[in-house]
Amino acid sequence: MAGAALGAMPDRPASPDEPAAPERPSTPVTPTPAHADAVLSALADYRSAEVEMRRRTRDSMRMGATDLQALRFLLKAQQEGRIVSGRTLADHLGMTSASVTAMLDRLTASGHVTRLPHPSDRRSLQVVATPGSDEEVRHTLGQMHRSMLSAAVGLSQQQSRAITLFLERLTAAADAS
Amino acid sequence: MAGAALGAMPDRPASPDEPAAPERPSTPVTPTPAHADAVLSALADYRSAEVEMRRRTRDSMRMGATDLQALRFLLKAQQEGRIVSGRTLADHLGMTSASVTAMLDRLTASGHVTRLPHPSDRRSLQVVATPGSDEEVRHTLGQMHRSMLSAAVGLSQQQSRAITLFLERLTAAADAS
DNA sequence: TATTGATCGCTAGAACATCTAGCTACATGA
DNA sequence: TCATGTAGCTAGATGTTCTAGCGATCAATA
Repeated sequence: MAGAALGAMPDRPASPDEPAAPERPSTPVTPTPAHADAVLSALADYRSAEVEMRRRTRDSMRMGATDLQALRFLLKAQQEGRIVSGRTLADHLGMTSASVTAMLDRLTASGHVTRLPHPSDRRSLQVVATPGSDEEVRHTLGQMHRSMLSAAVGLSQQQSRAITLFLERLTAAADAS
Repeated sequence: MAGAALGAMPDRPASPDEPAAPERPSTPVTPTPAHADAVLSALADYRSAEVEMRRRTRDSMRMGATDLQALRFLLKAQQEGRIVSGRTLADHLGMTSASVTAMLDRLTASGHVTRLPHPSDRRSLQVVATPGSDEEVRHTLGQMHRSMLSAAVGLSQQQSRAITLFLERLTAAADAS
């Protein structure tokens, strides 16, 4: 758990048998404070745990990453009383309408969603998740959500402020790239 | 800040795609403390920003998600003087050896990677990233890494302890699912 | 040493998800 | 009313991954 948590940090302990590769001058190696290293390591660990979890969920539900993402988006939208059309999904997932058509065919065949006529636009669909898929997602992900929530609830005001701020700075870093 | 970040997915601020359907409180929502909600929201925002960033990087480098992930893994391993074989990649990425072969074909064709004979096992390959790809990844991701690092360095001991602990609890939540 | 079983990367062929291009039906504003 | 734009569908192409099976090599053992 030591060392750069981020894959491409500006230091390089010259691999054993490398024939005089162009030396990397770049920045003089600033030693990363241990606490910063710990935080970034923990972040990397969390990310990979989450990726793994997602993979397990996909496997257990026998569906692809996009399909699951669509289903979760749909369920959340339904909870909030929003209507989701095919276009909404296409925009949210960054896919073309053709791909959404294919995806809805899959999800319909597997019994996770239903296509209804859109209440106000006859060109559109209203995509709804079946009760079964709601239950299925809730079952596979509910416990994790509760754990995450309880981790967050246990924080003091100060702590949550620090964490929120830190995450916002990370978000800004990602956005700026 | 809009309701629970419980979707736990990259999610968008809900385009007002529709003239809001009738209010329906569906589940009797246990009132989440505002500070917990803020933290989870910030986390969701960070995740979606990171996903977006990754997508942009893939687009700008004209490669798929897996290929980029492999390249990053490879560069990091090289920095640490580790030797990476095809099998290492297959295990790390959760792919079959056949897929790795295809991927290495792509990465070789695009000039990002070279296949060398493995120093100690003649069945194996030693996969090495070319200097050019090292430079390319460093260029596209370096600024973000520096920003993230500076955000982490700016934390107090107390803050980083709180954040690390929180992330570890999230990791445990994901692992337990 | 010779044998046996496991492991490595490769090929071939199929499955799958996504894309582009073009279509029809419908909506909207001049 | 009519022109233009939008939603979702189909058809065909592309790209990535998979399964199955192969030869070469390694490691352990009789």
